[in-house]
Amino acid sequence: MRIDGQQLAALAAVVESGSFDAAAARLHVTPSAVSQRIKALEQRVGQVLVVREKPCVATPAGVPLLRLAAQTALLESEALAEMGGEAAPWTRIALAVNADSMATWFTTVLARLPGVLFDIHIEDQDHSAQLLREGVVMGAVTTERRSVPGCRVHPLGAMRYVPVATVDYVERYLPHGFTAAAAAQAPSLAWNRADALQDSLVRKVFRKDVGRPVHFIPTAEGFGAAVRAGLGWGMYPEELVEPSWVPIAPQHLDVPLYWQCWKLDSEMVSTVTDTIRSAAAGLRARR
DNA sequence: GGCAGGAGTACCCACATTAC
DNA sequence: GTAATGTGGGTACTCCTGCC
Repeated sequence: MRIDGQQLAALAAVVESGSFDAAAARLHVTPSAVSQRIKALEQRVGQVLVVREKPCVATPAGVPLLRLAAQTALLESEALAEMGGEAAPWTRIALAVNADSMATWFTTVLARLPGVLFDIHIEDQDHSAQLLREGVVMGAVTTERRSVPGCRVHPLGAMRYVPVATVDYVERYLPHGFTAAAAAQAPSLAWNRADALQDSLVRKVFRKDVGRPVHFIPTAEGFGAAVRAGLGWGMYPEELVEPSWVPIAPQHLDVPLYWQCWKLDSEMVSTVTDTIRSAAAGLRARR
């Protein structure tokens, strides 16, 4: 079965822009033409590919075609560049990165890829996998080692997290040390309800779960500000710990990171992969 | 064959009207 | 005063027809 490139582009435009009208404007055709391309593609594959709602979203059958559309667009631009044809002076690449990597080692990646316009998505691992499946991003720095279909996985090393708080916080809540009784009363921080780093540290220290009050702070800046304000203790990337903070326990956690990217014979994918692996060389070796 | 343009249809939303 | 219902306008998509 052959898939028409223009029909693929129409599918991608509809899902990315959220409506047939916006997709038509983007592709410089009428909404009627977009509707006909989508319908023809759906008839060709025998499945509904777009849920007609606000905004339009891809059906599960449409997801692999979206990824194919993104990969086709990348290969097309590389081929044009190789021919010395109408290649754009800038190449836009979309990546998903977890927030702590973005705040630390990943910044060097941005400086090592000239001629690239970045579209960075700060996402948790679940959403990163979804963006990869849909072809929204060409690669993701994630804590998930299981590969997304159609993607390769490269281990990058591990980020070390340490449990920290301010001196005032420790004097107020942990004057006799980080005991189980004190931990049950001392407020801690977490990004959100899925953030298990603090729970993991507690289990590592006490060999059991300890219920405790938790503040949910869902941004990197807010999390740091909350530690700084003495709101609670939290697991923080070792290299971002401020001099005035103190560890509340000697234990730490090493979180392995992985680079997942399209399994594609593309110079851009290879270049980005090499750059990211090089930038991640400073991470701790996985044990 | 593919596209544009017009007509038809469905849906949503805001507002007005009516009943209780 | 409040809830239910009706109405009109706007938006979005599909289908049909004619043109290139």
